[in-house]
Amino acid sequence: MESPPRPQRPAPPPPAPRRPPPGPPPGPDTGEVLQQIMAITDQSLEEAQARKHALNCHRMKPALFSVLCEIKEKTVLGIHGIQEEGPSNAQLMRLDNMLLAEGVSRPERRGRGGSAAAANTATPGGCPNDNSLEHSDYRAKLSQIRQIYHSELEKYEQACREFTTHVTNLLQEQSRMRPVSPKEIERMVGVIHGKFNAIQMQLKQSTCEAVMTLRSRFLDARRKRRNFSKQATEVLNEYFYSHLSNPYPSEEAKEELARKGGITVSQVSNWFGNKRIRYKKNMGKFQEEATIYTTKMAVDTTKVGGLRSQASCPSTPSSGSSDPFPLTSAGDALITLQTLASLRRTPAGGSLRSQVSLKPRARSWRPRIESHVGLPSLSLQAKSGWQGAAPPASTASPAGDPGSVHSDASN
DNA sequence: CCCCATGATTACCA
DNA sequence: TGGTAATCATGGGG
Repeated sequence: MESPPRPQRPAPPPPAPRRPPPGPPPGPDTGEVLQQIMAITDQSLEEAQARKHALNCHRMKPALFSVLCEIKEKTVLGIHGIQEEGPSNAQLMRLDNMLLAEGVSRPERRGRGGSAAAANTATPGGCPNDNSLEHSDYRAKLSQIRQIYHSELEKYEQACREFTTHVTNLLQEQSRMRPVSPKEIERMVGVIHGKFNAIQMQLKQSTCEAVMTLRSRFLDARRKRRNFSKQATEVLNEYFYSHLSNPYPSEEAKEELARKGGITVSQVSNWFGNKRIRYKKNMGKFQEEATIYTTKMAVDTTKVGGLRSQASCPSTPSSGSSDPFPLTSAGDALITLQTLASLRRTPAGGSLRSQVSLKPRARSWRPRIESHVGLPSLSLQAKSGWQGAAPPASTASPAGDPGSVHSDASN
């Protein structure tokens, strides 16, 4: 808008170089002024600039200007107080906080903290690949959102800057013709920023919504139950049945199980929680499984020659605090098998009960037999101690020859 | 499509 | 805080 300085007085001076004669009514003829105004549009840029300059140099200008200033002083009092941006501040803060929390506000951090990601997100299924796939998908989408957000934000900021500069220049230019206080410019800039902030807020809001949608979709996906991998189930079951007397893995043991199974510690905890309760509720159902695993453990241990197995049984530290009476896997397997066998011989299992009850437990791990199993004697026994955990004898023999199993174990 | 197995969640407890 | 018990909700086999 600003054109280069013009040569002095190229155009005729403005009207009213002379004081109007006292005769005519005060003030110039309105029609004439209007016509002049209308004529402005017909003027070339040079003419307009020249006129402006002429006005600026007019001898009455300072006086007029001061009058305008005076009027402005009075009127401006009524204007200020128009302050925007009241309740939206809290909302803006909320949005900012959320964007920060979601990592959208941050520039872009490559290389996630693997440990944190693994520990905090209870991952679905036993397949780690699955997990990382979903995770990377999520991160990719989040990154996309972040990019869009930042580019839009940058655009808005750029536009805001340009517009502010433009308006400031305009006002400064105008300040030569009419009183424009710096405060007023400041206020105008504030208004502009306010408007752009409103736009930014919308951007933030929609970004938040996008993140929330993505997040919920991702979480929903995580909520979907996936069966653990065979490996995971194997590892967990091996531990469970080899520690039947006290199936409460220590924190360390849980970690190791989680590592071996490719699942998280919380999943291990969930699994043991479910397993204990379900085993306790309906041992008959798990009889076969128990036999399989105990046999496996017994055989494994026999092969290793009584040493604590390395791979098949996560090393429950003997010094572990939450497992004060750790048994070797052989021990537990043996007990389970003996229990199985003796229960077949003597359903009351009195001697065994006393034997096993010597082992204190953190909690009363007393599996009971559901009524539908239909073995009153056993359920009575189950109430008194852990021996009841042995599968009911009447539920037919498990796969394989029980006798050989027993002999295997007892050897 | 039904049903069962199973991982996850929740409320409650000691 | 970790465990139990109940429950939800999905996966997957028939």
